[in-house]
Amino acid sequence: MKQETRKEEIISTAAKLFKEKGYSAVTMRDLASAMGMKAASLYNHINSKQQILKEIIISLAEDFTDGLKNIQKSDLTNIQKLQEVVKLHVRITSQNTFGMASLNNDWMHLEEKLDYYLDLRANYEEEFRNIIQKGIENDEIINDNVEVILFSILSTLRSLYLWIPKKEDLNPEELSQQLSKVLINGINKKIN
Amino acid sequence: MKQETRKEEIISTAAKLFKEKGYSAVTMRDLASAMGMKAASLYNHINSKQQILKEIIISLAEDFTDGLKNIQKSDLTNIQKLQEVVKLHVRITSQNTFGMASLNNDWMHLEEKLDYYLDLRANYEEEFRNIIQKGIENDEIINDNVEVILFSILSTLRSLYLWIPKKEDLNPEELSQQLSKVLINGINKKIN
DNA sequence: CAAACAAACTAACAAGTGTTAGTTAAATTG
DNA sequence: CAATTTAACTAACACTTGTTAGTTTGTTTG
Repeated sequence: MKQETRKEEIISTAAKLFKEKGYSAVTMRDLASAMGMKAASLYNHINSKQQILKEIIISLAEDFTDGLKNIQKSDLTNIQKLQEVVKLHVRITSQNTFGMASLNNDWMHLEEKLDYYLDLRANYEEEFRNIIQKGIENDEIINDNVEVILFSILSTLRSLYLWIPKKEDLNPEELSQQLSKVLINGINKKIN
Repeated sequence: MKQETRKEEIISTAAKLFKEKGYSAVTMRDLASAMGMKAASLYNHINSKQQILKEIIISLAEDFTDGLKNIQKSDLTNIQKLQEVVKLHVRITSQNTFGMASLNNDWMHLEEKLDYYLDLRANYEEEFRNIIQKGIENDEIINDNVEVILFSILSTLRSLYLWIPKKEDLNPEELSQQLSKVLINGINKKIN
């Protein structure tokens, strides 16, 4: 019953094009052509090119914020929280790999919503850092450099949009589990 | 004695702008303005906007290819080779974080050199995969999914350009070591 | 010093940009 | 069925784009 409106079609088509060439390199005529219409007709459904980008990015950013907030509310161990964060990224990214490309690469073109986005992002990183920090204090996580840990996990999760489309044989569940294993336990066979 | 030519100045200024806004969003007038000259004057030193991008990306891509080839020639263990790859990324990225942004985000605008770049890239990933594969066969690396291991390490290394500029207190040596530790040994305190 | 060069400039172009106005035709609704 | 709405269209706009041509000026070189 849930049917994509014309506006939603335009936005998801735009996301696909934005992933291929980046926001700035995609013209309204490119987008119209991909939709099988003329550029001017797009404006029956959307207000501006800018707005399309905003709708793609902000809703995704809020999904992450909400997801992490829920994980924080739980009483899982910090390692378990990290596993849930991995699942969160895999789930959101699997559902919208195109949009995630814009989130990662085109956020700087958000203009009016830029500050809001940057707030969400800074907040997300802070919450993430907090899980790691608590994990160290609680003797669950090795006392390595927190920033290095944060960076390496987050970089991997943020790159999922590039990789998930190429490995569709792995379902989200399986992928989350294997990713968690590699990220948390490492790959070294020797026990030092 | 080694002095930047005007052309090199233009290219490194361009790289800086490309990192901030992406290749497509940077105009020749933006670049000229950042150089303190008029757009037309740029053409006394460079042939086209395209060529600037090409020079930024291709030389970096070749640095990686050469670096990995040298590591492969050595008779290190596979874990040690991975550590050397980490060093390679940290070194090249530290020297040119701006250029690395273009390499990661603007390669699709390479046009004539696109195929060459994609070859280098595919080759690099294949060599990288090979180290992991051999490491597993040789009982140095846990027999997890090779693709998951490859992806998580490479994602982290490819994102270094975003992170190194923000943490200039860590010198390259130290950073490489800590990164290797986290990527290879994981972060889990419990020995399962 | 004359000649050559390097590196800036102004002016201009053809093509492409996002967007608006006004129109038309088909589908939906009272 | 008349009235409204939806969703496409053509034409055009003001502006920006990368780039070229031709010129000027200061510096280097034979």
